[in-house]
Amino acid sequence: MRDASSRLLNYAHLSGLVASCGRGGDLRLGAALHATVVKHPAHFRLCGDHPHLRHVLVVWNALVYMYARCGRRDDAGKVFDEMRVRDAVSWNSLIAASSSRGGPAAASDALALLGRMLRESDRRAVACDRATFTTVLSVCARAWSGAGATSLLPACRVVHGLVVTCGFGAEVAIGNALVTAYFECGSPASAERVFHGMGEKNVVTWTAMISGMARAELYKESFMLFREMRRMVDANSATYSSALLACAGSLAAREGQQVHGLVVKAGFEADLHVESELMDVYSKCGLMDDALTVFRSCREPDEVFLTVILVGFSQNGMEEKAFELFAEMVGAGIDIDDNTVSAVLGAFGASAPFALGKQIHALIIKKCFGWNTYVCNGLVNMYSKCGELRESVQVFDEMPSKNSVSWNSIIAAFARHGHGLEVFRLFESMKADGAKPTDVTFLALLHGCSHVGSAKKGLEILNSMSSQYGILPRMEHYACVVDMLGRAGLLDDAKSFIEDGPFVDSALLWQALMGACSFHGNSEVGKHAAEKLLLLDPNCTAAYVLLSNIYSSEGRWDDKAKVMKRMRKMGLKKDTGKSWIELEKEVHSFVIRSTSHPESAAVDDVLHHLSTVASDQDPMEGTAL
DNA sequence: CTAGGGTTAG
Repeated sequence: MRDASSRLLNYAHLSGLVASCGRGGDLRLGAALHATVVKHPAHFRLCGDHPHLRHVLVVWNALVYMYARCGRRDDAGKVFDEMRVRDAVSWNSLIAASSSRGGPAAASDALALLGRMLRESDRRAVACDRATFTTVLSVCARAWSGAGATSLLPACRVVHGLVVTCGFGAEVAIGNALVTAYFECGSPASAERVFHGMGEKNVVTWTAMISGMARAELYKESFMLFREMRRMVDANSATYSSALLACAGSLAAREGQQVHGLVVKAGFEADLHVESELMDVYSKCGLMDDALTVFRSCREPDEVFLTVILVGFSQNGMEEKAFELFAEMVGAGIDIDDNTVSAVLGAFGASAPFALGKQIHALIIKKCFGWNTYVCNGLVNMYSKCGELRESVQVFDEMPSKNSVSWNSIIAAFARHGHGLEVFRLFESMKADGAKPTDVTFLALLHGCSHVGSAKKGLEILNSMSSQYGILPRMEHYACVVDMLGRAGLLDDAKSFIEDGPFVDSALLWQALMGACSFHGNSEVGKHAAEKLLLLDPNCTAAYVLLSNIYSSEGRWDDKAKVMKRMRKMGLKKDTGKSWIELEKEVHSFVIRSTSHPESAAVDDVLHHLSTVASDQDPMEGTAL
């Protein structure tokens, strides 16, 4: 052990270690190994006369790769610049590092490097290989981030041209990368053209097409490709996952079940990707029993899988289940991430367990998820739904970056709490902040108008939607307007708004009007609305109930009985209204005239006692305060 | 080179 080098790992060990730091994202260890290289320049000099030049080059390439994988474009570039000898792997690793630039900048960086590589290859004989092109294309594909998607299309076309020029036009892997990149850049047509031009296609090719079409919401195409593919090559779990993505997107329950059958037959039912996608299909289609069967059959759920079922619960009216499962997961120490937290926050609404909400917020702070916009938006909503407007505002003010949903959420929060004027101030701030109003923004604004009773302002808003903001109002917006007119007591105006409008299916609107009529006790318009609604939707329980209420208030008991009979004939039952209160982390719910609560006798005693006290002279007498 | 998840209105 005379010199330092004999204590060192050998070249092969070192490059392997550096590369694995890259794969694992261990920048600390990777940089420490880099320091070792720097400290022993004699051993790592990249010169033609070095006895182990090949091995030394591999070490340097590994360093570039390591920095690239750790998201350090600049450090990768510095290492690369110091290298006197380079090969295709050096270039490819540096190109891969461009993706950390993010957005369109990543693509232009990768293109610039590719250009440099092509120019220098004439002199130094470093030729591009197939990895060069798949790397550039995957950078272009990943650089996509919503808005900049179309601007990357030219970059893809340039690379496509170079692929052909450089003689890689027949490579399957490169064709696959082109297909993927074109889909990501928002051009399914170009992807399809590449696909049809490919002489050789493998599972990856087909899967890229199936998932690309599904993501582009071209579900028919996706299904057709899946069917066609099964005659050509064997599907793998990625293929099934992609086919299920199309089922989930198009709410195709039957197709989902069929693919489920194929999944079982092919033996992929224990694949987490497939299982998560299956649950997603079932819960989006409202088949929670089937989703739960998949859920229970899963042996090793991960955080994605759990996020899917949480969303399924909250979108199918099983919010309590979502809270329960989330608490169980956290209690069991299962890994959760920011997506899981956003999902559970989305369950707040129908019920709003404030104590749990605060605990989740604490967890978010502990886990450092506060940088995530989805998470913060979820908190804003959670607090406002729990009745804590101030907390909601505080989260909103302190969140690191806001998007349209953030603004929609805070506007809705103020609308929900009846602060109509604040709603419009926030709308102005939203625009000043550069956030684009969306259709939901206008729902929240109209909701705000209802609360201040400003029907005029509301109608202005409705008109400005399409004329100023280019957003077409949906039925929900019109329903909001009817609700607004109705709340303001302008029931006849609301009625003519519906009847004069060009609405194809106005059920939602009559329902809104009906609600307003029962609030104002206007039986005239109310009856009209209910009858209109029953014509459009004979299964609408609420319409029968309203009619029957109107008849009883008028003492027309025969008519009331007729309505109730009509309702029963349709096989309908009135929903029971419940009230609930949360005590000591437990939700107690009560139904009128029901003794279903285990302690209803004790509750009755206390109520009886309180009403006795209330009728006494001094209302405070006898209370233990 | 291909596959899974999150927030907003009612």
